[in-house]
Amino acid sequence: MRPLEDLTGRGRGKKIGFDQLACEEARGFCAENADFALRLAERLRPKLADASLERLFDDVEVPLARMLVDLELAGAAVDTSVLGALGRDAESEITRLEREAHRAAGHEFNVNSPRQLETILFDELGLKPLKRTKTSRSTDAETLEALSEAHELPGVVLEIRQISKLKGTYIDALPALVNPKSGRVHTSWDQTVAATGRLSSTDPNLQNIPIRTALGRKIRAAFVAPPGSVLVSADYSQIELRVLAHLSQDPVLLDAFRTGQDIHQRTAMEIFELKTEAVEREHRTRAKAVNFGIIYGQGESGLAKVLGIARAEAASFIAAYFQRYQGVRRFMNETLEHARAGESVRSLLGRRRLVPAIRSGNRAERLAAERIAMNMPIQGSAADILKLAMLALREPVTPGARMILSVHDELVFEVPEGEVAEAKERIKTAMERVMELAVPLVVDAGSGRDWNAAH
DNA sequence: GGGAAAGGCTTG
DNA sequence: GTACGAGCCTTTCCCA
Repeated sequence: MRPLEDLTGRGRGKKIGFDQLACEEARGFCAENADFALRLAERLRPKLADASLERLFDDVEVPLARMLVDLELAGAAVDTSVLGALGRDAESEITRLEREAHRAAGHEFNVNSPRQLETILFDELGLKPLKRTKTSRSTDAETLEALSEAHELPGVVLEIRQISKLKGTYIDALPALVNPKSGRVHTSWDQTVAATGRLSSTDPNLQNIPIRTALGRKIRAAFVAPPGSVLVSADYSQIELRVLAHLSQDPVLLDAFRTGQDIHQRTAMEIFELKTEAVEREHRTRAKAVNFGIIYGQGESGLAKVLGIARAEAASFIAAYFQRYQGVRRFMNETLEHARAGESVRSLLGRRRLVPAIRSGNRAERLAAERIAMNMPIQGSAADILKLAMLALREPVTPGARMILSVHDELVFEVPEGEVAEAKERIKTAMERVMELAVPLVVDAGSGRDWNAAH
């Protein structure tokens, strides 16, 4: 099929809208798409049936596709004056920091160029490279962090990178994507790219709007509610670990969620053998990393790297975890055996992922496949749940409310000011009841004039 | 000048 | 050589 970009062009400034095409061109493109879709449907429908995927397709994905059209048309309101002010501040801050960087380096250079930075750090200043990329010595954030002990430059570059990343990707880019007629950004949702069943979002990607840093939160605050409305954000609490509790039926995990415990605190108690009051922040931080690692199919080296500890120490954490969470160990082993037998792994709604590399003779490839196999049922089932929640909330929860965004474990709505309390309650209840697991699903809902305030 | 690769960084 | 799933930015390199 002809890519749409062949007709519309691509890239900033040159791309035209579909509505700008000559009618004959648009007609040809649409006809070709419809023809291919029909012919594919005839061939693929029997395969769906063979794989027991017809219910997932007919009852979830197709209705969701119609709903995503509504989301795309609705769009999200962006206050470009907020971004304009942030852009001017960021501009002058970058200019100031660049002068700093040039002075620290001893001459001018392009701070955005990893190549040039590599030469300056490792050849001119004589700093020690920490790791390699495919073709060079790495200058990534982790490296610069470590090098900042030894020299002034790496820290300055880190600051510049942080600001210019946010400026380039969000502050400068978003206003250009605002539709002049609606005054809003209209992302494209894709149901067919993420292998686990998650949605993805492009042009702009609204699933990676910053939140971590102060500047990031200011950018997020540029996503606003229209006058008279507020944004309501509702997100699942620890959905992936709850899914794991359900899939594995692990008694400790089940107990933790049934009794409403802080899951990272509980894991800290289990693997470090501590009483509640003995758990310190550092214990919890490490336990949290272990919990994330479990979801990702962690290895010893991966955990050691994240926590900055010796491999042997990480190994003992993992051993302690599986000692305490034997149901999780059993579930992971069964999932691996299943995949090794040549079967696909599946989410709760039956979505499948094949992992043929699990029988690879290449160790790295095989281990990567094992991580994929262990993670897919967890991430995939969480994606199933969010999709069911979207469908459950297809009709407005209050007369003037409408859904505008979906971000993996979070749904965002525009709600008229007078309907907020009722909308929050209905959204929360609907999301929590969408599927009955062995542990409760818990949803936190917030509201505010902008996305940062609501989250 | 365009496209792809590389390096890097944002998010859940 | 190392954690799962994504998308987008700038620079660099190569080719027509």
